[in-house]
Amino acid sequence: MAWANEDLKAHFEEIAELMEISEEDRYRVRAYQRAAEAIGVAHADLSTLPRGELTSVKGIGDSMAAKIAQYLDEGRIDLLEELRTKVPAGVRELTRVPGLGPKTAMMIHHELGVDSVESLQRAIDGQQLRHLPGLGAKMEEKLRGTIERMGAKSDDRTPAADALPIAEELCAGLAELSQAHRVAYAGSLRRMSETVGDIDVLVAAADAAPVHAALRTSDLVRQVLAAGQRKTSVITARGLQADLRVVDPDAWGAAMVYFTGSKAHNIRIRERAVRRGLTLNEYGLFERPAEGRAEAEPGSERADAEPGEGRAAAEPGDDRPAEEADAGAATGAMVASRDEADVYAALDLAWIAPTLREDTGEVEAAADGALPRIVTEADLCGDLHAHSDWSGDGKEPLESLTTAVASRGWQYWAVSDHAIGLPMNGLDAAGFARRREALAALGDAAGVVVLDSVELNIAEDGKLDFDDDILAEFDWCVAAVHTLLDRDEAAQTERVLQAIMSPHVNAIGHLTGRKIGKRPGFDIDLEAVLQACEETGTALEINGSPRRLDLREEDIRRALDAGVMLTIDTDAHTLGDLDNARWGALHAQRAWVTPDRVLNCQPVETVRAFVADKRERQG
DNA sequence: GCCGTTTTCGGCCCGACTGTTTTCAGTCG
Repeated sequence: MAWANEDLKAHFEEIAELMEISEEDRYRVRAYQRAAEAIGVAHADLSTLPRGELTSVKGIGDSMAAKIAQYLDEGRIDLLEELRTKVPAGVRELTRVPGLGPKTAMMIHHELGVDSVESLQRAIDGQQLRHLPGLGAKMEEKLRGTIERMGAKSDDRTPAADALPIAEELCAGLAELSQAHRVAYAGSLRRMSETVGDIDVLVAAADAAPVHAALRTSDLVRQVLAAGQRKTSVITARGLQADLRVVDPDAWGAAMVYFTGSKAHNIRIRERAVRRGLTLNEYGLFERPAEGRAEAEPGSERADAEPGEGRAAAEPGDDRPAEEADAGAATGAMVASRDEADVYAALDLAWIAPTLREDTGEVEAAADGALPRIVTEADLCGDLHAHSDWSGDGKEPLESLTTAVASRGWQYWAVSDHAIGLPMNGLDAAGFARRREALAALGDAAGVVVLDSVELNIAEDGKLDFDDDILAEFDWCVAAVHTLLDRDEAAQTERVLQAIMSPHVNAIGHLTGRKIGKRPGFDIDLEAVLQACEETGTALEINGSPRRLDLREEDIRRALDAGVMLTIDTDAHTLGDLDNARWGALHAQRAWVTPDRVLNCQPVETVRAFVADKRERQG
């Protein structure tokens, strides 16, 4: 049974986009955006949820529930069909061009008949845009450049693994400036999204101008997109956009909250601020002045300050000077700003880890003191999937890996070299026997337990590299699909289920075979896999390689719900790859994983008991 | 269209930058 949420989410997103293009009421548009987000992170498959419980999902009311029900019953949503006939095909595509929003896209279509990026390009070449109201030659040139950049890449998201070194390089350069008190990257990279749209860099400095100037003229920058007093946007030499904000050191905490996001999280906590008679922006948390102009009397009743009144006063029609109307940061007394924790505390919230800031219930949990104690890299006691130079693609000897593991404070690691199923790489049974002798010779000099392990290949028919009698000699077995990734869902599910049934397979490695930004991973019936894992006592791996991060976040949530044990593994092939433990833990945090659900956050005795338990159950 | 540590109705986050304007709309995050 297919998981319906992804399709539903896409449909609600399309409704929201088409409504926005149709200039529907913006709050209605946002309701659909929020519904799409809520569906995307829902733990339950909405197609299996009793219809009456749909509205128990936050952001889903009666109207949304009816549309979900119609989709599940009929495979269509009337509202969406209607919108599709109203909004010309192609206009939605136009709004994908950065800098081109719904209003302009619709106008260009209406005036020039433009209905695709290609026809937009022709209109720009023909200098037709500059004659339209509100547009000019500069806009034409800007759009031309944007379309060129779009054409170079099929996807405008960059794997975080590629963005991080660029962000660190930018930060290191800015940190050298004498004016820079603090430098950090924020945004989706700090939240550890698996892909990022841009890099957000925050600098604390009393004098912003030299910092902005330094970025504009940096060797790392190819093109300056926007240059203001507070904000600079550039395209880096490696093609990724970076945004720089410079703030006063006293505003560091509020700025980090604002710049880390997510947008949905920011909106949630800003709404919370408004309900408390406060206003939150990147400069701090402030008291909201009554009547939108006079300063609040200290200790005055906040209840009589109408929420939104200050904002309404700045709408068109307001006759006050602009600088007074939009100087929100200067109107009320400062409540908090210096550190992130101060800002959250002033909103009666515990500090929320960046990886949780997606408006998926973390604000409510922080208010209730119910935030989970999420797993960190420091909780890991060992690694249950790493390669030595005994098999073809591992680069490092057992000795140096063991020393490195010891220096990280880990108690154990599983040397999981490939076997004969991968002929280019793997060891045969005799090879593993020789490796076993080497392991014995290694002893426990470093105080680390080295588990005798193998990464088995799951063949097309679900068979493993060795028979049970050979498998029984290993301390720990990871099994994974490495070949024939193009098989259909039924076939992939069946072969993985076969592997799970083996009494000697203790974990399934990188379940879907995805490579972020390169290949999506094959389809598999996750429900069936989870059920089999739970019944047999088999763990699922969270592969910490930043190229993989496989399981996906939503799959981890479902594994937690199904009661399946997880591992967080480095899949290291080099010493440096051991740092993947950090990526794996941060990725797991996004799914709210706690240490008790991660096998390698437990002592080695627990790992051995996990192995023994399965052999007893399945043997 | 959703929702309530004020509310079942009346609200709904906030600011920066650009290009085209002479006071602002559109877009973005």
